[in-house]
Amino acid sequence: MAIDSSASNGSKGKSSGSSGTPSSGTRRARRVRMTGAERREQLLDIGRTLFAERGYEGTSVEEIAAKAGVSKPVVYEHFGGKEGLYAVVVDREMRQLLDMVTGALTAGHPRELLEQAAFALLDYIETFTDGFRILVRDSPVAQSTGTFASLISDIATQVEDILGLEFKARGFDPKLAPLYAQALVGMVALTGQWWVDARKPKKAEVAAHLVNLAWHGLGNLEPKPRLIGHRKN
Amino acid sequence: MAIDSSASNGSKGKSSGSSGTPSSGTRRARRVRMTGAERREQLLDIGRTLFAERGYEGTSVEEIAAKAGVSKPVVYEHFGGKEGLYAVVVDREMRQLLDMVTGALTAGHPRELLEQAAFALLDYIETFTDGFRILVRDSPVAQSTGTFASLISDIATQVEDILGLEFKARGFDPKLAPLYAQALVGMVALTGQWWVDARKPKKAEVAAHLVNLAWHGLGNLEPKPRLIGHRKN
DNA sequence: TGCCATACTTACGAGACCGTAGGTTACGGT
DNA sequence: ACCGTAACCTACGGTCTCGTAAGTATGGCA
Repeated sequence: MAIDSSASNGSKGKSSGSSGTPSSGTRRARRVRMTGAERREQLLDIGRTLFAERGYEGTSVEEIAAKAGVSKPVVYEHFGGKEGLYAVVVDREMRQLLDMVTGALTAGHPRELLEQAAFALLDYIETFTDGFRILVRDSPVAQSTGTFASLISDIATQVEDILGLEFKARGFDPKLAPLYAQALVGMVALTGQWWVDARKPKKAEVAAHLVNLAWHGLGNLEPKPRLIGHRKN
Repeated sequence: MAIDSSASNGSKGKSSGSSGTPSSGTRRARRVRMTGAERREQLLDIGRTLFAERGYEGTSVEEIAAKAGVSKPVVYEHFGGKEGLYAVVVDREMRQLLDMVTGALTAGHPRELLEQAAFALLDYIETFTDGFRILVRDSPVAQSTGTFASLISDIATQVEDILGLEFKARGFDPKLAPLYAQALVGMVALTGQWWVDARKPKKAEVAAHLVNLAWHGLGNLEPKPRLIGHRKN
């Protein structure tokens, strides 16, 4: 449910309510008076969901408030406005994704590194699907960095560095690192976006095939690729 | 309100019109009385531009009309509304892209086929940048096909078939064709999206590197890849 | 128990936008 | 020169949404 830790549980033992549906307790709360922090988290959850499915402009503050069982001014009290809420949602999501991906970039061998990164991204997509959808969608205002909307491209910038070093070590032109970085990220990102809807092969299998393609290329595909590192889930 | 996309060129040889670049020089026409067809084309051009840079919801009919030097009702006369205009723009763009890509899928050898497809997509991106941006952005209403917004994914479906045949011929599981199709399209699409802003390497070079990655994989990259087919531009 | 900060509400202003009703101007044929 | 038609305009209704002002309940604590 909640993404970060701070102030997740209410102090009152009272409010029973939300234990009904497993998918996010956020559902027509019975006029419960929450702590500031609690309400804040709830609004973030709801906002994330709505932004993911309707986009920024397609979501109204009133809708968010209604779904939380409160009125608009509460949202304004906490985030100062629609953009404020959106900013927090995006920021947390970016941080989460970056944590997971960069945390996976530890292995020495490039192939294993690729493997872990791909798996990490898929893992993020699976666990934080709504967040991923938001990052893939476009931002409210045109970004400073060019006209490129989707925030995923920012991730690619991170990959550039790693790839650049590797290229230099192998004697390739490091100026090409951005290109290959974009290609790799695009490969995994769009596949992930497709996989979100049709969860046909399991996560590890998808990762294995992606690595298969990225590492061996279409010319030398392995029929049944396996991940080197052994995953649990 | 005809939504179709026929009637491309005005009959009159008179007005300067949009014959030059496809991205059109449409700019603050000085209250010239145009033919229906002319005005229609102009509105389509302007609409494409605005939709590309502000998205569907971020663009107002009034803005489109103003930029064309006319008033709103003219737009409604031609397209019946905002969605009508958007529909025509998207339809034309999809058709254009599909024409170019499927037109490039003729070669026998898979690698050459890949090469041509990648080049064709980059070619489309370069020539019809605004259209590409629209296809990558999300549609006004949630599409019927899943929750996947970007229209580019429809292109991937085309690739599935070709890849499926090839897989069967090579003894791979054809059920994996969608996955690899998504990966390939994503690779080229995101790279293209990046390349739109930073046009650093030339188109042919980008294509060559993409083919390099897709065909040989990171494990066997060629230092200086070249396209097999010889391009002029 | 009474006080007071905090959580929360109703009501409304301002502006943007879509879409339409009905009237007006220019062009081309006769 | 006339007249019809196609192109185009002003003006407005209705809806939606952001954001704010001002007032009300609630729960802990002296």
